Amino acid sequence: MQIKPKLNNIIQEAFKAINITPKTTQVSDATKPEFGDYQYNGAMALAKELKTNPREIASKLAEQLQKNSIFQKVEVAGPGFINLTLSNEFLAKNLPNTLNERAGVQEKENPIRVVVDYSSPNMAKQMHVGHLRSTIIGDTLANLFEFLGDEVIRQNHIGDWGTQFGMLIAYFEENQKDIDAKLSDLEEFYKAAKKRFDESEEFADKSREYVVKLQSGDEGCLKLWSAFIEKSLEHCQEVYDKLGVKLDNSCVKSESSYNDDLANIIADFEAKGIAKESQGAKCIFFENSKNPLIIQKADGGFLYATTDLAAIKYRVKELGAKRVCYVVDARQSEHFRQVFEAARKAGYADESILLEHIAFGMMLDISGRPFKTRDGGTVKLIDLIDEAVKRAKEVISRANDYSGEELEKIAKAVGIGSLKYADLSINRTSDYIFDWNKMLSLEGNTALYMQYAYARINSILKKAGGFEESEPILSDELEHRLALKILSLDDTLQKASKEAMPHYITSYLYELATLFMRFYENNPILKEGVPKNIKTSRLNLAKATANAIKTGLGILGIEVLDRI
RNA sequence: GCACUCGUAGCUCAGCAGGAUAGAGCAUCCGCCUCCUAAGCGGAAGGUCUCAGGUUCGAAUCCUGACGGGUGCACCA
Repeated sequence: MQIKPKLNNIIQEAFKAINITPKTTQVSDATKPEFGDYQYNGAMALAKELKTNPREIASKLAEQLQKNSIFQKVEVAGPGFINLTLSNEFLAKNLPNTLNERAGVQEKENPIRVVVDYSSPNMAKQMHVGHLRSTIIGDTLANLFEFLGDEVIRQNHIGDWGTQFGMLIAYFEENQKDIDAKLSDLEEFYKAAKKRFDESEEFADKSREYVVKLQSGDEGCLKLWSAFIEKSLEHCQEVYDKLGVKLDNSCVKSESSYNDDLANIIADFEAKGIAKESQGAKCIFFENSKNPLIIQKADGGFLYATTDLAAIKYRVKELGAKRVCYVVDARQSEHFRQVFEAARKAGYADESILLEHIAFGMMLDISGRPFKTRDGGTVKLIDLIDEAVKRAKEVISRANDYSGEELEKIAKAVGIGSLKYADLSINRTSDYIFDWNKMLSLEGNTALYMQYAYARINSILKKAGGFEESEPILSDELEHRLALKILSLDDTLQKASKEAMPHYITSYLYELATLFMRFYENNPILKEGVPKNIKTSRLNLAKATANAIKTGLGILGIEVLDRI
């Protein structure tokens, strides 16, 4: 359930009762536990506007709020803060609702269609660390939107139409062999082709010729090209499967698929008077930026921007998307600002359509430089994933003895989970420093902490052997706070969805798990001497916590384990 | 040069539609397993929120400027 909107309504009603119409009635989380659960700070600003005493307004408002049984305590503090504490009855009454598959999270009444564009690998090369953030953040957002009820279309905008394909075809022609053998290591093949391209002018010319041939539909070229793509997609799929990312061939919507519409786009922009010719190229100029967006080169070739415009048109008009999220690194901010503005000008997306660049920072090594291999090359994503699992295996076997099969399973969940969590727990807009030790440390705010909390709860529930689902008895502050936290999952997910910020979810989960651990230390569940009703109550709290953790981690694409 | 973005504890990061004594984790120090998983819990210490102005009853948060880092800047994607 969503608590904050409910509180906002209650405050609005209370204002009505005292004949004041405030601009906003947003409650916020209490800054400290002593202040209660939530606080409303609007009285100060309001007093200024109405030229009265803030404490007076706050007192009057508090008086009204007190009448509502949702609150255990309403307190006016300092210059006019209103501190709100929810009643245990309210929390207890709602807690059983979280014992279902959705952990008590409401499904949207008015779902919209959302396109999430993420991962977007280049088909000529293997995926590298640069693709990690887009893939993970995008998948999480898609999961999140979907969970909240939106109709999500995951799109993998693969780069399959660039000039690099001419190079690959040319190189293949030179070294004609069995295509499978040649492409078994695509990276090597690409490097070899690139080397030839840089060394030989003749080869470079030939490559360019092949691009033209390819793009004009030469059958032989197309056949080779699709073989490259197919092979390349197999590599990508291997990565997605290992990561547990929900992308597959049905999500692929390639650059080349927009090819037939590109000429129309140019014509349309020209007809609408939005595009102008400048130095031979077709450009769109903007008032607040000196750089134009080039949509057609002087030689007639189309560009990235052209494809992006066609993609917007397709996503809005054909797919009916109301929100389109581009999970692409922050360096392309200006590009997307321009593309979005151009799309608006052309009427491809009206103001009601949300076009969002979900920008993220770079992945850096411990010394703050771009993440590279020891010899300075790019780190292949598949290697990074395997390394994470390998290291997780070492770390967990140090702490415990596992059978071979169990070790594999746990290492995979912990390794992949940690890799994802390390990324998702940081505000996506900033660059982040990737540190193996920090990521796989067994302490603190890591995936393992949540997985551990979940496994512990699971162990208790298993030992208890079943219990009656009922309203818990919230007997102390810890239980009160735990119950409140469990019930705030919905508010957290709403906020994370609205702002497309996965790290709100990780913060929530960490707070939840921490509260549980404290509860667990202080409030015995199965130990001797615990009265039956208390035991049942605590089992309910434990189960609800496990549910919230599982749901939250599920959205992040992180597996839970029954036992660690 | 222009634009965007960032600067918070020794390190890595939260907090930023203004609100009370600025929060975590790691690292450091001190405690807690005859007791539901110690991969845990409790505690200590650690900050003039880069600097200087401004707006405000109130600024880490908003505005201006400086300094410092990163990124992007016409026919790559």
